[in-house]
Amino acid sequence: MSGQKIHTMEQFAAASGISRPTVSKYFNDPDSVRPRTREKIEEALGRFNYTPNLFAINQNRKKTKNIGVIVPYLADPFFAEMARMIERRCIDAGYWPILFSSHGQRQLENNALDTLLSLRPVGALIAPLGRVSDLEHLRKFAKEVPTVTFDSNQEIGEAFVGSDNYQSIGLIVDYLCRTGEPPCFFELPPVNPNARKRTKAYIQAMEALGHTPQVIRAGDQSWDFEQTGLNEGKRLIAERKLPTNTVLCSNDRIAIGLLAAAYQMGLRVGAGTECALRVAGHDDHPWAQYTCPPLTTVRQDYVAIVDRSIEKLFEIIASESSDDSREETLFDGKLMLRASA
Amino acid sequence: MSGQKIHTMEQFAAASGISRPTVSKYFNDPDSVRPRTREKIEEALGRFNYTPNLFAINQNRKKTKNIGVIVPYLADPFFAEMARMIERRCIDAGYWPILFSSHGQRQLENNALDTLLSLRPVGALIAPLGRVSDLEHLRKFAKEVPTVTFDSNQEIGEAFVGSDNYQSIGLIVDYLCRTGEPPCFFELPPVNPNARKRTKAYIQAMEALGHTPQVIRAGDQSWDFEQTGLNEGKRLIAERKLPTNTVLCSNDRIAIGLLAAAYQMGLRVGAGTECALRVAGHDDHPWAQYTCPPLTTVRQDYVAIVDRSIEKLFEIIASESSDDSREETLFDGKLMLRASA
DNA sequence: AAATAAACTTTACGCGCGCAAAGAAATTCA
DNA sequence: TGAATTTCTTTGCGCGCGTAAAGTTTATTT
Repeated sequence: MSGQKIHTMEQFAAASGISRPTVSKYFNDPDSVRPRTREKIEEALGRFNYTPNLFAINQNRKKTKNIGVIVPYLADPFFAEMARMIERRCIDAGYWPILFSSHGQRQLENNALDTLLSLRPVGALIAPLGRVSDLEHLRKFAKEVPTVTFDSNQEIGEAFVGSDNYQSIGLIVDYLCRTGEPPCFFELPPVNPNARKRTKAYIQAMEALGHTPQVIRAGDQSWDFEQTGLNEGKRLIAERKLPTNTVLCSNDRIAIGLLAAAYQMGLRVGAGTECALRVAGHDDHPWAQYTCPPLTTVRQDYVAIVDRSIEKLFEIIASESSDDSREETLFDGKLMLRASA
Repeated sequence: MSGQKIHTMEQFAAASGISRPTVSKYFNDPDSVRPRTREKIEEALGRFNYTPNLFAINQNRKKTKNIGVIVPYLADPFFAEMARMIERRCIDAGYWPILFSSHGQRQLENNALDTLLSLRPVGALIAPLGRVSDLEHLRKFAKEVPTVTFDSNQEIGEAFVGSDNYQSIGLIVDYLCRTGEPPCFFELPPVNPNARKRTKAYIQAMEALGHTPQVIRAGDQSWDFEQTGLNEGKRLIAERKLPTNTVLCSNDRIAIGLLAAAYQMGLRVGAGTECALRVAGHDDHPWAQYTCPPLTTVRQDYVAIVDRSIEKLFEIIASESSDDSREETLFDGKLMLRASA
């Protein structure tokens, strides 16, 4: 690398013997310049390590290449994994994903929206917090930038992509009823619409099969689901308040807590007759396969959800038309039979 | 909100009846303007929802407010949690954190570094991938922007903050030897320097106590540690190749896999005499408390690590002096006694 | 070989804001 | 009340790049 520092495209253009507009063209699409020109630029790129200033770029572009991504809770591997896939897709498509986590807090979700707004993104992919979301704030945001929501449907933005909770819950309720005692339902703290929908779906599925639904409510509103599952689970087991020997948990993280509770209380969990309890979850969390016993659950097709979300967002960005038709896409879940139920 | 759209500070200044430079001053520090002026601006802010263009801001500032944050693997709740704390601290200090995950891949780490560079950050907080890191690339980056590394020490940047593996491993080896059979060591795939250091620390600690160290090597180089723990664990148990009835795992995620393996193979894990195996981990992973049985481990003081990293970075940014003295800070681990050992 | 097309260079403007200087207005102090 | 101080306004430059227009060179076609 040569001595003097290259800081602007002007300097770099001079150093490479190419005019600035052409260099600019190169950075926007290396294939858009003649091979020999490209060579010369890339040769210079080897000598000096120059990177165009992203702020100057984005200030001048008609449209930025930014795509905002907001997830409710990044410490949840489920969202971390989705975020990873989204980032990949965006980068591959030439966009620049900017990731925010609301960390379960309304204030942080609002902050993320504001910061995002000041980055003038061409689009946004948002999994809203849900119940604690500031819907007014979200709506205001979605009015300014094309938005696709996923995971949690708040009727915001131009499209929603998620799972069909009625189908997936129906699937596992059906399985559990077929193979043993009908399940009670360990409800998620109602932090988002999915929680409510799953409860409803459970009740509906049970009634359709002629069973009496029994819902266990967890009091608090924390996103620390494992803790809820563990504490509540221990209490229920100790007080013998579990209404049935089969528990369907509103999501896997609660199930992870409940499995720990059962273990600590000496209750054997599994499908076999020698077991005292059956536990099932929902989502197929990355760690569902490492629980003891491995967790039977319904897999959310998050690959499809991510793909469809991105696809839809790109469509909207390309069309530029903000027709008011809101599209909702729901994907089916898939039974993941393991040892816990 | 009024009709016409406000897009520039000029327009907003006109609408609020204040001059643009003063409005600019307000946005940089609301307290720097007279109370009555502030009122007028905030009143206008209520009528129009104007946000200064972040790109224009950062292009013109002598120094941006950006702080780059790169973690090796965001889907690991350990790093997700640290990232969350770092973000918080940065925002509170008036900086704008930009988070990247290398997702375990050299290419992505390099991409993150390049993108970061083009954002002209005033500083960076980096947990390098480790073995697969492109050290040359990292060094180049650190030459241009003040960098503090954490978690994995690659002798890059102006400071490193991490855990004292010799102390922490010594602590748990000592505990395990005192309370039962001396442990063998389930080595992490050597993805980063911590992995190697911990192995060395284990050997050293065992020898100091007069025991023969026995290291189990896991073949692959994946970041999917639980899978490694599970697969390798099952194989070792099936082939009766576990050299001792006590296994110290290089980190908790491996231990989680090993616990699952033991469970699936019908091996009872715990400290009691009725148990066939003792398993201990390292890190105090957020989920270590939900394993079956709950995992005995050494807690990394990641609050201290984050605090010190941030503090150090702010110092460097403030001083602007790039004295070549590299500072390394190591924090002690703390024994977390649970049921698994 | 000439004619057409593609890629290039030169020139010039504008993006939205930070920032600096000089003077005017408002506030504080003696 | 006047002087000193603070805060404001006006004016104007510059950041680093995208982008457009017009003219020039190079590559491709017939």
